Amino acid sequence: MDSDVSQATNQGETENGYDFRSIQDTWLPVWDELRPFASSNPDDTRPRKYVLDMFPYPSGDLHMGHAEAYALGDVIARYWVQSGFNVMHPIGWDAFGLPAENAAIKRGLNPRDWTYENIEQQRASMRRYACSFDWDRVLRTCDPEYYRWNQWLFIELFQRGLAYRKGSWVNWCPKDQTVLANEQVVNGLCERCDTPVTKKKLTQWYFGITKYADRLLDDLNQLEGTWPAKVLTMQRNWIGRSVGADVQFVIEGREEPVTVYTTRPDTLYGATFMVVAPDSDLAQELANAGSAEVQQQFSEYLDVVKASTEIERQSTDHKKTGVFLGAYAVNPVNGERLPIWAADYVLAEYGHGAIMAVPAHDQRDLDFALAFDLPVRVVLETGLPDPADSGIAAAGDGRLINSGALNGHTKAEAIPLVIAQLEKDGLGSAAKNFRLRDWLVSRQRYWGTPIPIIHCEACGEVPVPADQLPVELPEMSGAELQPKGTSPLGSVADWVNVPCPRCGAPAKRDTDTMYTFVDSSWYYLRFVSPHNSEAAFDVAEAEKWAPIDQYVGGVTHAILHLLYSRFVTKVLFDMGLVTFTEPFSALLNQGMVQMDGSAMSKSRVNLVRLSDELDEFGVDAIRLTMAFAGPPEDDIDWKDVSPAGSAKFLARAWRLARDVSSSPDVIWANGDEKLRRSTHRLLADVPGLVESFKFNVVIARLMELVNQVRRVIDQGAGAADPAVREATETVAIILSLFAPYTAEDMWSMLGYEPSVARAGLRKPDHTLLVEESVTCVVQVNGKVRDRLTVSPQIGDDELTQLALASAGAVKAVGDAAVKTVVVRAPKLVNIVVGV
RNA sequence: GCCCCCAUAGCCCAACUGGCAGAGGCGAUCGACUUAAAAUCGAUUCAGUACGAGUUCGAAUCUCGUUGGGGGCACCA
Repeated sequence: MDSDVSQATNQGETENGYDFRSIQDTWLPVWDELRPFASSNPDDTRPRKYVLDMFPYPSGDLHMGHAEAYALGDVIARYWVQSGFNVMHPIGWDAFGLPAENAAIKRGLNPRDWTYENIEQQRASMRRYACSFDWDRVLRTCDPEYYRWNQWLFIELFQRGLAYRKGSWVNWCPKDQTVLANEQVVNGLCERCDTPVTKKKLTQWYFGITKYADRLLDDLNQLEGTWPAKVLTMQRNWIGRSVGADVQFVIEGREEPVTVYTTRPDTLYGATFMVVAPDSDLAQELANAGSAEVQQQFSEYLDVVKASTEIERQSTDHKKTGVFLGAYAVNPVNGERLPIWAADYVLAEYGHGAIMAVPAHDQRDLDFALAFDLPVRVVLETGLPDPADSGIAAAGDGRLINSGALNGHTKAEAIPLVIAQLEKDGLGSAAKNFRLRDWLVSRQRYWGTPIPIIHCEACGEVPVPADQLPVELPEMSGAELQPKGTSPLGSVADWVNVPCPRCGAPAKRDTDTMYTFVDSSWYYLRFVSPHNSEAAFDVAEAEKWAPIDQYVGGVTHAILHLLYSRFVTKVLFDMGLVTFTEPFSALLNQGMVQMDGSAMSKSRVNLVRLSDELDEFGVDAIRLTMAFAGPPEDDIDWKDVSPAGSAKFLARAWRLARDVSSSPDVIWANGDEKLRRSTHRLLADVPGLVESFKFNVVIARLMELVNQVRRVIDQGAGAADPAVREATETVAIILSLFAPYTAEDMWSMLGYEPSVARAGLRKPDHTLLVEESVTCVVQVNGKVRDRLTVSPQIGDDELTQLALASAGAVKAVGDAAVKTVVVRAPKLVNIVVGV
């Protein structure tokens, strides 16, 4: 026997037996033929699952980050297929956007050429990477068949008052020559190119996402437990709801009172001045009404404010600046005159762009008051030192003083009392505010969805009629696309000039294009009926598939994309087109792939090239490495993992199938009981492990089983043992989640038809899971002193007797008195003795 | 400044949510096979869970504090 085994082993040694290249070449065309992941068969009776990976931007070939994301998403999709579901796992391309346009300018091309070339390359790479995508459902957002429905969505929002134009100060990237959404400004820098962002007053299109702020916040509770807690927190922070009161202040010499928002109406008696945002209309108006000197000072100040960058403005140690506007407000509760200042620490876009300043109890107001020598009045006895002396605002709680009828109340008591009084007097009301701003969706660039609005002098903003959609992009390329601050589309006269759809008079198309996050805000719905030419999506198909059972993607989109999709979904719900209010029932964030601690993202230099790794180790080894590296949400440092080790394991697993297939198919043994037990224990554990995303543990367990099978083949029953075959088949099926090529080849060697992807996870035999004996730990005062082998059904009393009599326990207890015995049958007994 | 998460062997990571700290991998060392090397196979090595208290019969796990690392928000009234 020895000689036989070693000979067989020797044979495999020559070329290691396992050749990933030939395995890949064998099975890829077979799968292309077989289409094991097609999901559109109307006769399919399997229950449905919708698994979606965030679609890629086609910037060149796939990189390590894609490889990780798609390997992990694939584990989930393949798992549900193996569990008997009809899984929709589609893929598409987020194909509009600036990189294509910049590349086109450089090379004198139309962005389309660059984009479709990259898509083709990525598509080929994904196929080779064995992603279990349904290739019948592919979409590209730059196809007119897709963006037509972007335009439809825009018009629907427009007609509901949720898409509107307004002029305001917007973030502007001087390098990209386009506006930026609030969300695209990171620490005062353009998220894309790190250029300091400036402000510009422009008329732009917005989506009214703030109208949905409450629902966007409250519905996050539905996602508790199925979304990463981190993402929920980020969304909540971003929406930033605060509650307080609106209070009306009469302005001397002005008809209309000014409303301010405060979270601390209890400190109303402590207001000693008022501040308005310098870039607000109110500030301008009050300054204009002032003396020539006031006007002069204000105008100079406004220039300084406008010139400052977001970084300067946002920095924490930014010194308080401002000018007195020469005007006074009247405190509604005590009639005091409050001087009105303009200062840039008050934001025009938040609340009402004006505040009541309570320097004693608000640090920002205190800093300002001390800088400009304004009075500080304490109205809450907090026991803290006088803010005017200490320079630290008294933030704590206490009893109100200097506050008329409110004296003696605590902060919590006073707030509702003040609000009630204000409401009674018609001077204010309870109010809430959000950090979230409306979503700026227009961009002054070419490669995006044209905004389907025609501007007519007589009729105003007129939506393009449905039968004229899509409004297609005109042909433009190279230098024509050079950013110049206004949309390149404006220079195409015969595209811009059209008759007004309503009155027929000469009119002009809107020349801006939509921000690409509009495209991705609803793409998940397009997948349910990607070829539908009648509607954005088929409502019945959406009902069947959506919402998404499992969404997989990077935490980089934790705010933007997810918030926008959630918003659009709620709008579609209100329109009656979908029956759910949250698009992504569960979310998995995979980490990033790094090299020596530095990120390998799209914009950075790729320190490790995916194609090199695939050539060296094969698709399966790379996929396995990604899944085995650790919990999916952790970052992977490529220097810490071993694709060579993965390849070694795959070869080991593969050789099991080879050994089994080359053994005479004679049943001469009853099967190794221990091996069967291990096999079925794994089968029992896999669903729980996969569903809690412990892919690394599944792989560790597979390795364990493979090692055990190897031992049984070499040292025990041999390769013909039915338990060995059973274990090897189980390995092939579970391995197919991670290493589809190797698994398919094993499956074939074991005598089955492809595809192993549809073989189905086997049900564990529960009779094999019952242990005939277990080890019971005997502790004395919490320290392990002995071990007993007992029946799992053993009773407490019997176990206690056995434990007390065990040699280790007797020795440890000595002649001390036993106080109590804690029994957790059948695993543990703890004997507590007196000291 | 405020809020959240994390810390287990030389390294990456497990530990049935309070019950024997080790499943798996990498690395290292030794051995088998080989003329030799690679590959393969086998074996061995290694921490008492960042630190300090507390709760408990019992703590990696729960509580509090400290240190270190990561993340979010940040002049949002």
